Amino acid sequence: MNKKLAKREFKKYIKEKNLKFTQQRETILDEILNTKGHFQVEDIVHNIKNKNINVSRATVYRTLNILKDMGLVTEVIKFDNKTIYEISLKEHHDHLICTTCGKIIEFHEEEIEKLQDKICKNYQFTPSFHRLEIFGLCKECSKNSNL
Amino acid sequence: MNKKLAKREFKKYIKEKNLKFTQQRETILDEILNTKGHFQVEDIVHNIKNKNINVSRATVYRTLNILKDMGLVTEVIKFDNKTIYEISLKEHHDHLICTTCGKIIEFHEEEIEKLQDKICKNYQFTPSFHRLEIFGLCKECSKNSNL
DNA sequence: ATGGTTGCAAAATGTTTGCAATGGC
DNA sequence: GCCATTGCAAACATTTTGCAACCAT
Repeated sequence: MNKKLAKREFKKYIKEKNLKFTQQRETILDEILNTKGHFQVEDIVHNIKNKNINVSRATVYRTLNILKDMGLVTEVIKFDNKTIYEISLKEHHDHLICTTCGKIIEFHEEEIEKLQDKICKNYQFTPSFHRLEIFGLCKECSKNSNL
Repeated sequence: MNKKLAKREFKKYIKEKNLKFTQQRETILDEILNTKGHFQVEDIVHNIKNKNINVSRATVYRTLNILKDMGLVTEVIKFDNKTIYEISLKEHHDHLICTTCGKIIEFHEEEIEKLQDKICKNYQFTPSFHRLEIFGLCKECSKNSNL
């Protein structure tokens, strides 16, 4: 999925739910689409500060809830009492998180996905989304901790 | 690992780190050991209310941090802005979480664990712990949502 | 006796909400 | 014009922290 399509999907969803396509919502979505990779609420709030339109933190949260509901944004990491989001433009993947430097490495392992499906079937569980976080030390921090 | 051993390990860790084995810490550990399955901070605080010893919420948090550091307690689920903990008495496992009724189903899939190790090796990443959460609808809630 | 620990209240975070004013459609 | 949306501040929830009194060793 690309940015244009994402925006179209958003407008479609907005219309379906009888919501409104406001300047604030557009600004927030644009900002998220321009953010490469992972982001936090503060990033969005901060980056919009320089724009000619004002968007409050509350509106960012409210818009994120819409984006989560429609599945365009996912809470991919919960770490350090923070939520890290990601826009679903790429194929699904999971994360390695370095607890020392905070680096995030993405990986995709089809075999793990398949096994998860198998497990859900076993339990007659209907999955909507999942999150696999592996915490530890990245290559560099691993080296440094051995010194 | 059983309860007795867990307690012994805790005392050992406490001694190693030059900390103190206080009544509060013992009470909290006992409470956690008696809690079957998952628990939240409020559960512990609430359950200790009836005891003859008083333990403040702050002390529960501080003790949980020690238990997390030594690996005896893990933050297994982050959902709904809440943290759900678990004591590591059983073998490692992951969770299916029903977003409607809150039911938690545990599962263990050795194959997934192996694949994770493989991935970490690939990235020269040193894992310390991981968390795999699959959110969705349990069997019962799945049925009800089809009505 | 010493130095870690506790409880308390306050503070720090992160997130949600009530309400009056505003603005899409 | 209707009704959703916004900004603001307040509320809320969770977790951390400063400090004086306390207690395990």
